[in-house]
Amino acid sequence: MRPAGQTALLEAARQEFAERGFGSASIRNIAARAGMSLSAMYHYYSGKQELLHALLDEGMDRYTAAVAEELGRVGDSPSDRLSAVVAATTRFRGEHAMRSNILLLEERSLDPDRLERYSRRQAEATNYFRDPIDAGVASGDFHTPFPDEARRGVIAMCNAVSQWYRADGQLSLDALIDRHVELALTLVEYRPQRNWSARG
Amino acid sequence: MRPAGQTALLEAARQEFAERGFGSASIRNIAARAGMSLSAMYHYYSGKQELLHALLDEGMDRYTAAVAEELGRVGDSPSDRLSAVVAATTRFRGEHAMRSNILLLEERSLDPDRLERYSRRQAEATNYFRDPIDAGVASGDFHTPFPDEARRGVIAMCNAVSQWYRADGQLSLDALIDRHVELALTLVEYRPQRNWSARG
Amino acid sequence: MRPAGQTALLEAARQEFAERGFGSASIRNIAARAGMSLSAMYHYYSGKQELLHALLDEGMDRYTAAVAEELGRVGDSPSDRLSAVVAATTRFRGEHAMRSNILLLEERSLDPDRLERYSRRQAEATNYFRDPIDAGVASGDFHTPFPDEARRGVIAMCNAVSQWYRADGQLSLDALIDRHVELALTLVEYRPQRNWSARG
Amino acid sequence: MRPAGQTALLEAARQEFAERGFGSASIRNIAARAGMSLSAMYHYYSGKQELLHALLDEGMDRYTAAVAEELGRVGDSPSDRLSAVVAATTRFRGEHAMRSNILLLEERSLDPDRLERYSRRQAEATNYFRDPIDAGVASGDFHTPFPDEARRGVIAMCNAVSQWYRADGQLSLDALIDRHVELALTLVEYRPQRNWSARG
DNA sequence: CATGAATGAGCATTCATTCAT
DNA sequence: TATGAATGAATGCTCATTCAT
Repeated sequence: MRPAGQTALLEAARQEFAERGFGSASIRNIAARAGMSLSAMYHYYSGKQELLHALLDEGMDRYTAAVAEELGRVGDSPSDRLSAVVAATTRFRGEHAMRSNILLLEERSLDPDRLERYSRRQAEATNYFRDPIDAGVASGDFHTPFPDEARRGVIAMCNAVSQWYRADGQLSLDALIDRHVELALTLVEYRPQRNWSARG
Repeated sequence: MRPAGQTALLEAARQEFAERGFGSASIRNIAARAGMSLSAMYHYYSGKQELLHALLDEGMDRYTAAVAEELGRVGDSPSDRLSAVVAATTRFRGEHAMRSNILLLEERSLDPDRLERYSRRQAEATNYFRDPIDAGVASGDFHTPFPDEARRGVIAMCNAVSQWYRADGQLSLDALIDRHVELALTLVEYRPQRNWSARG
Repeated sequence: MRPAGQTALLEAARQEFAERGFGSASIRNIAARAGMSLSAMYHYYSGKQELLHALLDEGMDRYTAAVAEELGRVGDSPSDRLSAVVAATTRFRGEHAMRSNILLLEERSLDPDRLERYSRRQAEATNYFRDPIDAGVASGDFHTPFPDEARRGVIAMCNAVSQWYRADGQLSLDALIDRHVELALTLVEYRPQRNWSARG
Repeated sequence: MRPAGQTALLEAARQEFAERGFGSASIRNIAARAGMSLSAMYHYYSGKQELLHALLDEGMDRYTAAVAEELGRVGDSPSDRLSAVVAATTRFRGEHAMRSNILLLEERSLDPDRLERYSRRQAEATNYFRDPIDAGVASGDFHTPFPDEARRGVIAMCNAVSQWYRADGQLSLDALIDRHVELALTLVEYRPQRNWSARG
């Protein structure tokens, strides 16, 4: 378990970074929001950069956990796996908009060392999409002639959610997820192979 | 024609904002990059915000001009128009990555007044995509059941280009544009209607 | 005649100095208020200090003229002359509050050279009060044992008008003048000498 | 007790404001005079305005304390009370010329919020003069037909001390105080009532 | 663990003024 | 006369960070 102070600090930093961007954020405000002294903050994190890095790490932890959980629920078919990843990503972007925006926008504010560490994790996350798409193309389930660009397109579509989706709008998140799954499958040109055995 | 000083200033600000983000950018650096004194900068622009606003405006000017030009080259059919918009947008994001990143990422750094002015322009730009897609759905050329989400998906795919595309990579921008056009048409489920009469 | 530009400039400077004080006043605002360019302003006055000095001089011109005029209307008796000076000063402070406040408060903002020139004029103005009071004491009309302090008291009473008097208040300026004259005569302990000849 | 840093800061600010006026004063100079860094200054006071406000408050504290003490020494009669207030005020203006000048001249430099708070205190201070004068008029001890203007005159006379009095001049402060008391009583036309019964 | 004091560099901005035209 | 461009210093203030306690 993380100490309560740390949690409050991360939440405060998340808000501050999300609202103003890393560069304009002030660690004084963050400490104040978290209800602690500036020095107390330095006790937990060694500086602004460390705070950002912790935030990105924590966000990435949660995201990968969410995707892994969803993947655990479905079978091995490329379409199922792609659907699960799209669903999990869309849901995460919608439910954790602040977290997601920081993940997506503030990466560039990391100093070189931390950026390197973080970029590796991010590259791995890309594989959540790459693996099923490449597998689907290989298996003949997906007929897109441009798997790389399709992958980027699907990812971009999902990621954008955290910038425009509002929970109080007309479209429920569940409905949006369904549509994103369908659109993703459309984009990769999923056409299930007809055969005698199983699954239609 | 804009005075030379202003142009240099905008270019310098573009670099600085793109590299560090608005919040972390220093107007001292900007002035230095533009080869002028801090006070000279204030002679042209009334402050950091004004510089950002000018940059966003100028970027939007160029983008809309690029789209308009491309649209001028094609016919009225929804598929042609959507293709033109996708092509123009993809090209712009690829050729003007810095400009685009600022347009896409730094909007939030505008103060409320300037944001309002700018948001109106941005909303209009969305119509470049909305109009042909809605028209295509109405005419029966596009069969997507989710035109709104498809539109967001296409836009996101195009916009993402400025974040990942490198001119020195393996894929030429022209090739990418072709693929994006195909992917966009796939996403909206474009299926040309067959009929006896000629189609323009 | 002063050129129109100069007049507008002085009026603008008067407002600016009166509202914010010399130190906080900005010559940019002054030029803007006067509807002229910064450079045009420098054409008339060589700087902020010069502007202040011109303002003090102009104010002093008007004040001495007002006192002289009032003195011209009355006889030679100390009480008449003191009354005239008190009346003229009170009126001037009430009618030209901005002018007066600058005269009274911004003297210290003058640089040493200009201060010396101005202080001489101010010392002379003090004599408007000193002369009749000393004369009245000498003649036996005024019985105050403390002519110097009484003089300072009368001057302070008159000067204060520009800080508290509001034309739209309950007391008319004419009424206030009458009262100030009476109070001044009370303070110097004016008791007209009874004698066989003339004036009661 | 105030920390030593704060005291030094107030003293430095007092000098700087008194010499140059609030607008021309530089917080850098103030910090330097107080022998501390600019940031240390901000640790104690949140800005230039706060410094001014603290100064005005502190000055007002001391003034009211001085008047209260003097009032505690005398009886209830209007003449005694007015004399005490005049004496205390004259002494304060003479002994604390810098403090007084700031109190009297820099009020206008306060921002609206702080001005409101301060103005309330200042209005109360006026009552030190108003109360005995009105009481004296009511009781028949003072015969002035213009108690309001007389009050303003007395206050102005006392306040002016901080602008002209020099401790190294010919007149001792104690002598000046005696004269001011006499002049004030003269101005309100104090004539003690003769009666058979004793008066407390 | 936690704090308040302190630092020095840096921030965006405004200043009064000068100068070439 | 009159102007817009340009300057360099100074403004009030905030920054992330350190340190003694």
